[in-house]
Amino acid sequence: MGETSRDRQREATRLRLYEAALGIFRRDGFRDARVDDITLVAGVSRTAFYFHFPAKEDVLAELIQKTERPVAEAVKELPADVELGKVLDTVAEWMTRAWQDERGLIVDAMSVGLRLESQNFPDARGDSLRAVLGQRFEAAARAGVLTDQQRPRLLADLYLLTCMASLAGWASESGRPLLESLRLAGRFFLEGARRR
Amino acid sequence: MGETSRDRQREATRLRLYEAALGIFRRDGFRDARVDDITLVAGVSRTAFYFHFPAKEDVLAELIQKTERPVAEAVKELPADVELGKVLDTVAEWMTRAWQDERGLIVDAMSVGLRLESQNFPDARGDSLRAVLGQRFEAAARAGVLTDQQRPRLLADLYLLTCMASLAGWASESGRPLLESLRLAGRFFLEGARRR
DNA sequence: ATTATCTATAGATCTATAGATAATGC
DNA sequence: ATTATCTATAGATCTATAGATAATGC
Repeated sequence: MGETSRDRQREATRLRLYEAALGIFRRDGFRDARVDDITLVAGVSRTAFYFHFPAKEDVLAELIQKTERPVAEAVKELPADVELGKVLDTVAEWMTRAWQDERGLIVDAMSVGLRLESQNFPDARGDSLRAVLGQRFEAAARAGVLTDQQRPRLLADLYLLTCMASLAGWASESGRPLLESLRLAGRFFLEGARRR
Repeated sequence: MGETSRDRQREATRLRLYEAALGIFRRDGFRDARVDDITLVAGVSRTAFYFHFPAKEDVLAELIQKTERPVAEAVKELPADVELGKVLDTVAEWMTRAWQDERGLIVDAMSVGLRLESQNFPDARGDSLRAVLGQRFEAAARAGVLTDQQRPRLLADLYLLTCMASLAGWASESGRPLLESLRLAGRFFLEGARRR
């Protein structure tokens, strides 16, 4: 096949729209952002936006996907026998890098993610964060460090949702640094909130 | 003051709009629901809807508020010295009653809740679920059953976010009964996922 | 010649606001 | 007389679709 000039053109336009959209979202907030402003910045007609993205939300969906990739990569590069706590810390660290400077978009992104991810639930691609984490949780279960009362894949999903909730909480309540919030969520997920 | 006829009229119209909106949401899905269809059912003009609700989302916000009330009531009626695990089970039980039959609306409701609740974060009213739970977590901390590494109010918030995430997960992936999913989330929140 | 990418346009839907009506409080 | 509730209307914004242009593959 090879990449044709048409392919390059399309991807270039799509990228301009994507970045213009994030810029307008940051400036006006997701809800109040106007597609007209986005296409003005990107230098294309209004309807070109809808050719590339069915709706504004899909820009956020792509942001989520793009932020997940490096997190998944970092987890994949960990040794196969690393402790699960280390895996969760790695997730916390890389999620922090991804979202640290996008505070204004987090709540909307998670809100969109909740809806769109739930539609994609059946078909988690093999290299998605969800899939990669699922494997780590299964390995941990085989090693006997996880409770055997629940399927490890379910636990992985529950953990991911916890991370999303933690991100949203951080974005709205500012308290502690994001890295700390996400580590905390991971630690409580493994160890529980009860004193022992 | 007393309730005037005008008050009754307003509340009656608002309630008709609220219920009509939920009906249309259930039929068409939140996203595709048209305000015109709502006002047609409610028998008022299109703009009357916007007089009562700034936007479609605010109907879901009211749904969340209404579903929270009985949960908060149930928790308030528990004995003051009841174990925290029992509190979380009570939350699971009453949240299940509230959402069991609204499966199609849960993801959108949680998605909206994430955004709107985060704006209301500072001013949690005294009888809100968040406030009631916060008190129970503080009591548990005083009794020494919670880790002292985090402020109990923060733990309560984390738990509530976990419940929202669990609800959204259940709505999209059907696996087990809702009650079981919510109990599970509470148990893992307290005890952790690590085998011991 | 066919297809992918993008534009122009028309119609649908939402949002802001000026105004009508009837209840309220003085 | 004033105010709260609701309606009518105009303008803004979105969405669906028909069509233009230029790249592609035969």
